[in-house]
Amino acid sequence: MPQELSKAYNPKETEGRIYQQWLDSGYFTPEKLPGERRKKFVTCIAPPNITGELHMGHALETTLQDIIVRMKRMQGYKVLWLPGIDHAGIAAQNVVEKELAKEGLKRQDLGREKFIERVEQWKEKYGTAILEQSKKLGLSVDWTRTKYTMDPDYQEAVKKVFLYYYKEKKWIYKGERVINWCVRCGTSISDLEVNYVPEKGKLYYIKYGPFTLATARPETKLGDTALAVHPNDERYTTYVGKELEIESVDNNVLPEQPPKLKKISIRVVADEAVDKNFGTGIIKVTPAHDVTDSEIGQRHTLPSITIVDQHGRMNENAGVRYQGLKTSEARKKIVVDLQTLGLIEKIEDYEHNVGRCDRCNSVIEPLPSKQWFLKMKDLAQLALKARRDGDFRLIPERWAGPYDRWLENVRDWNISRQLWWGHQIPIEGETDVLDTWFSSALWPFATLGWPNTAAPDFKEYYPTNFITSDRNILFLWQVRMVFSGMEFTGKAPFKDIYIHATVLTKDGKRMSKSLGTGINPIELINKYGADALRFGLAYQTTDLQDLRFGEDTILMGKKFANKLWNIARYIVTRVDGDWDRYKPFPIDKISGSVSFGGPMRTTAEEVTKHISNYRFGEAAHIIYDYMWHQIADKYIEMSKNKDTPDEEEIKQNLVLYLINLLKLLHPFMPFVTEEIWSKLPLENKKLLLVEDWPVPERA
RNA sequence: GCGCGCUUAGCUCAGUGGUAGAGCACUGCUUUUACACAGCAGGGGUCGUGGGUUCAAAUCCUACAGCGCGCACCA
Repeated sequence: MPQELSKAYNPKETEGRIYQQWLDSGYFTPEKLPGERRKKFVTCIAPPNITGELHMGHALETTLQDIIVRMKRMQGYKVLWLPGIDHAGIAAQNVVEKELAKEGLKRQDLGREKFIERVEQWKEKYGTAILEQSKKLGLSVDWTRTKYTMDPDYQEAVKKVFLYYYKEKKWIYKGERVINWCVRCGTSISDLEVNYVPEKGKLYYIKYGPFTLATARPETKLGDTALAVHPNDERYTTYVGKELEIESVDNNVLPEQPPKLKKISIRVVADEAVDKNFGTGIIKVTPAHDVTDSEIGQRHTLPSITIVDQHGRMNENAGVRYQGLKTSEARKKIVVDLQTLGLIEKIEDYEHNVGRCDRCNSVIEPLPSKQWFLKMKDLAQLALKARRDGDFRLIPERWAGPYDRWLENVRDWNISRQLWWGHQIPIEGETDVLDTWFSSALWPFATLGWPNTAAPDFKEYYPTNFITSDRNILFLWQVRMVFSGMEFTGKAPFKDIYIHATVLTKDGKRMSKSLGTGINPIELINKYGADALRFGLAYQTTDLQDLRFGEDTILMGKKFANKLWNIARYIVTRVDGDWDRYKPFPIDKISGSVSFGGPMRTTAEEVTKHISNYRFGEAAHIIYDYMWHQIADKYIEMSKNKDTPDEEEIKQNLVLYLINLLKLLHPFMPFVTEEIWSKLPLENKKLLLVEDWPVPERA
């Protein structure tokens, strides 16, 4: 006799208990799966940063991943889904610094060792919270293999990779370059970590001898070492190559004195980088404080004069008049001086983009700094070739264009950071750490035991089948995993990269905790249940780039779970025991379904196909419509008819409908399906988690 | 400047050549022992705009507009 089922499905009462059953079964660990499993299916979680709690993007991403993983497990694959967390270098350091600031402390007050202890405490707290939240979502990851990018063996892998690039390939070098410097974080950051945001400023037209030229940063005038024009600009051909003697401001006059003129001499060079049509078609070249100018400087062997230091203040090269001022203060001062001296022709309002730090939003100062770089030329070619050869697929395909373009234009990667939190650069006497993405790039193989290529996991589970993430880290992460995998293992680390939609608010805004526009997935689980959240997210998933999140759809998911629950209640009562004689029947034995359109088998095949092709929304729509409008509204209603022709056939169909529905829905709604399954009057049943999928992989 | 995505019911969105769909919201009826987290019935859209292809276009082509995103520039 079946146990009594309550009238409404109660996720709160069910979910924790069911998850514990799965854990107890050990089936999240591939070696413990029942039966013989020849085919393997492997994927890694995109390790969340230890900086905070899970957000809707994670919920979507991991739900979709779990849908695939659960289907593959039921299809008889030996499935490994490897979980973990990322130490998140600069991001983690910044959140801990913010915590310290509340106590009125800076990291320097603690010293390096104590500070790192604080970060580790933070990691314990939030790392654990993230893993607990993953359980609430129902993720079927192998907890026995949880990895952390700061695990000792992972650190070894990072070290090995660095030294290989450095010593064997000679692709890592230390050099002085103009890099993006964050004054607040006190570190260099990569091009990908700079956000350019439009800001209202001024454009200053300054007289340089016979010319007038426009600049938004007049204070950098003190570091000018040339003027540049376009080679084809006929207005200036006579000047090219000449050394001009012009009047400028005397920076050695004390600040409190009135400004004075002085003569300086400056070269005019011709360079393609100059736009003839902007301003007066002539630019000042400040090789030390602008990346483009630095490149012009190299092409024409111009001297480079650093005038801004790492604190964002003018240094001694700026002269006594300006030394010690912040760049913004120096700008005001020099503008007044130039105006007094009659060297400013006009000032216009001007909106331009200002680079800001991705992590702390401070203005970025481009300045020359000694940093470690990884040569990208050969690695970029490897990553390009891997994609073009079809070693892996990008889904949706439209990301192939941006992927290629980025690699074709990529500059050498600045991999050193002047932070305390991260992987130490493994060179004697170096105090810098590595860019956090340097270690993330190794994730698919370093988690499996590499560099020990004899490690059982590496041999058994590499390369993986797929990886999924948001579009925002395609270049930061996926691209770098591809070239790392190609270089160190000779294989693409995964067969598919699935780029899922970015979760936005209903108004199309970014979900952000600080803007107050974030939605906490755990709150939604408490309100509607994990199955409802999962089904609702899957239902809204298309291959579009954005997903405007609507809570209505989660409500729909809740109702859908409840509907399934009640379908089960009806069928259990209607058939009234003795199910085992129906269970051996295959899906095709559902005869009555034909007359109601959309037979069970076709539906199952379509759902299978769509999940396999990452068409989650499509799969969810099909199963929803079929269950609700065919099985419930039509077949079940018909089965209530007193003079039904063949009672035995009705019962058989109802049982088979339910069994197959539960299986098909399990990847989407694992808790409610497992709970119903556990209450069915069937003998010798396994957990639904490892039951057989209703139809073959390929119809 | 280059590229990508989107523009369908009040809201969020499915739908890629053949008489407009879902969820939520709304209206009316039904508490009939699976479910009121339900059932039945219903209202609501000239599918962004112009042009083209076709017997036939929301669906293909083209131009334009608006919104969003990425890359480059940002002197």
